[in-house]
Amino acid sequence: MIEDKQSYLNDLNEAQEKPVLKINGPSMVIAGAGSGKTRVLTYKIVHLIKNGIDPFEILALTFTNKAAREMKSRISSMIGDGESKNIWMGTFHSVFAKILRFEAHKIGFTSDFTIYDVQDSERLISSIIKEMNLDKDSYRPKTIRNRISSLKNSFISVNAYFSNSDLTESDKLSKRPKTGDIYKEYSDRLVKSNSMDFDDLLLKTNELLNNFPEVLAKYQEKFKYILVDEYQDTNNSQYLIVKSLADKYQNICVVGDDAQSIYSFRGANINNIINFRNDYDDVEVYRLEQNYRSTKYIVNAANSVIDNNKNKIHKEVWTDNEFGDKIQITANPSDIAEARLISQKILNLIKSENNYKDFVVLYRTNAQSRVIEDSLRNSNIPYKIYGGVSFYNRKEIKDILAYLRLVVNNNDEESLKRIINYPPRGIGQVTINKIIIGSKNNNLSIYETIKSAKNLNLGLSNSSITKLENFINQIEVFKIQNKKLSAFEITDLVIKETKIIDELRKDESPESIARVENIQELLNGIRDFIDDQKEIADSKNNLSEFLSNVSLATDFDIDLKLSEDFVSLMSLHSSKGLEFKNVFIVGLEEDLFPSALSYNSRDDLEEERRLFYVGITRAKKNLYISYANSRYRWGKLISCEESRFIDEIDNDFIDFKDNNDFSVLQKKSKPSPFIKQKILRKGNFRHLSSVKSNSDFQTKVSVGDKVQHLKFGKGQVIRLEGDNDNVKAKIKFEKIGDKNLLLKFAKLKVL
DNA sequence: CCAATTACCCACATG
DNA sequence: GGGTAATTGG
Ligand SMILES: Nc1ncnc2c1ncn2[C@@H]1O[C@H](COP(=O)(O)OP(=O)(O)OP(=O)(O)O)[C@@H](O)[C@H]1O
Repeated sequence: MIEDKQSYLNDLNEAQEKPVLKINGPSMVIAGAGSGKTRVLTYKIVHLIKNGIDPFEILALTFTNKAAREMKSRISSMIGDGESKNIWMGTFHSVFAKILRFEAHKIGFTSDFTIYDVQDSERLISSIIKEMNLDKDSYRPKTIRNRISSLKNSFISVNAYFSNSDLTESDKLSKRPKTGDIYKEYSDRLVKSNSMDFDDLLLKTNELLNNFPEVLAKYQEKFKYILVDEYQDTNNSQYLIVKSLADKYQNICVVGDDAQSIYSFRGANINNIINFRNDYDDVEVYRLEQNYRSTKYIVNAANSVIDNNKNKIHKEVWTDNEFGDKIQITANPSDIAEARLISQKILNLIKSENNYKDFVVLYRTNAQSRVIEDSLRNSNIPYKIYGGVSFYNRKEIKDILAYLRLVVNNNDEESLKRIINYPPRGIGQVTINKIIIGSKNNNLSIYETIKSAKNLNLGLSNSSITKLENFINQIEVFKIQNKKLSAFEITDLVIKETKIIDELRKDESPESIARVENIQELLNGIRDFIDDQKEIADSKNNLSEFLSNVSLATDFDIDLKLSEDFVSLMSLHSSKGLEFKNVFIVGLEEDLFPSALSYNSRDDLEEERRLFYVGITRAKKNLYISYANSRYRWGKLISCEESRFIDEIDNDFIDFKDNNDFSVLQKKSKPSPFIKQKILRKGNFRHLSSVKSNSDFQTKVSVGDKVQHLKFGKGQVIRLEGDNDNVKAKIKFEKIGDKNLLLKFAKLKVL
């Protein structure tokens, strides 16, 4: 025992060792960037277990599923698989979703409840707004969803909202007096749908713990030791959950860095960490200030930036690592030039000691990824985008998932509406509206209403009723099959029976082909999931479990083959907690980073600065910062100014290069980048995993050629005019007659 | 009811 | 420039 202790404590410095050794009582670790807080948490859990604490009694809450997975596998490499599996570890959302499924019946749900994502919520809110006949300009679904979400994150129920005059008044002032009514209807509809949104996973957990003392007692006993990572980004609901669970034993350890609090937009409250000392008795506070990740130049640059913030806990982050290279800052004529420069840099550096995996490109807004992508693709550099529209949010995937969700939970309103007429079965908006009205009048779920449509006198035609019955029968068959089949088999059956792939194959566009491939990828994902689950003895590898997993998954949770080598692209927010040898931060421009929306308040601007700090401190060796003097926005060229944040980096730590000099550009690369731009912007199928170029299509045809066009079908070329780039062809199509087409745009195949 | 066309948002970040 | 909701003509 003693020898074991020695061996793992050797990996820690003195400051890290102290919080690890503290077993009982409340403690807080304030850790600078790269100072090893993940390491402290990992070793602390190991230390707890080595000291006889049952892994079943440890609850560790992380910020991402990936962080939990990595920590778990690190722990199991230290103490073995058997014990580490029993730790409750995951994000707040995934851990409490599990608990809510156990306790669902207590709060009026079944254990098969569906988890609504942001899109589902927005669609539901949108239909509620329509049903209430509210003005669609003052009641924009997105705005309302955000408002409701932030209410829920502050643990304000519908009733609490109505009895708080500050809240109701402020919504009246912003010309949205019906916000509360929408909130109420939205909540009711979620319950009726046996569904919860992301915020409910926390809100309902609080309700459960508050209203059922025996449940609270049970989980207080269960989780005698609680650890929370990234505590600076917890919101009020999360704070309350931790507080009630830890209240009895007070064995709570929170870890965080106030300088990295960047999620206030989803309710995170930096005061949770700042006031932690006051929440428990005799809080032990530890500080970690030695950075092990980055070079001196990087650490110093980060410090000089964060120095500009007023609201912070004082820290002195330092490192023993080498000075390394100065930070390179580059000014570029355009976003396209900026992107090209990154490709060039990567191609240069990859020759030496780097893999593609050593590079990340970070940006403020997901929309910036497109230009970077185009450039990387053009240089044949493999890349992967994280965030934005994630795999499981793609239309074709959500369509399939909607069928599965409906099979598991008939009351899932949004899934039903999504697929009741996809693929088309002749059930239109009029029919659906009648059903919604019928479901309200009879207080039934939509599915139940359709099921008994014949007897309810909803004013539907006989042919409509037949179509509805066929739909219901199909779902009922799936339900019966689902009892016998695995998640993989039922999905396969759904895809075959609904003929969704046939529907997609109707047109042969690269988009559709990619969609079919994505569906195949989904099936592979389910297979992998089942394989993983097999290891867990009492798991039934059923559909419900898979769906729950999917709802809480992000791009980071999709299994990668270890051999894959690619450059990562992600938002600065997504990069929290990660590290890369070489980091590019792009778009350091006023109004973009810092965002124009942050100028109103010091708090918002300081959060932008923290975001920059997070970005800088992701880098181990090299940091490249760049901006463009012009940029495309909504297809229009706008001019941009250098970001104020660049001035805030101490001059001693930077190397500045101006890439605006046209002669330099020309020397570096021929043909001139300005000619290539046009071509680069074409053929963008961004959201699709497998990107096919336009090269399948012909730009050289001759008079008399028989050709096939994607939309217009077969035809014959009867005349050509114009030169090189702008050849126009007159084509006689069999179906629609003569058409003039520009060859560079037309998707033609010569037959 | 459906497919094609038009209009209108949008891009601040996420589990 | 791109996705989705609304509109229109068949
Ligand atoms: N005592 C140590 N000796 C050597 N390397 C260490 C030590 N502690 C941590 N490291 C290394 O420093 C790096 C940063 O550690 P870690 O990711 O735990 O930091 P962090 O505090 O979570 O960072 P951040 O808050 O910036 O995400 C890792 O590569 C880790 O392996």
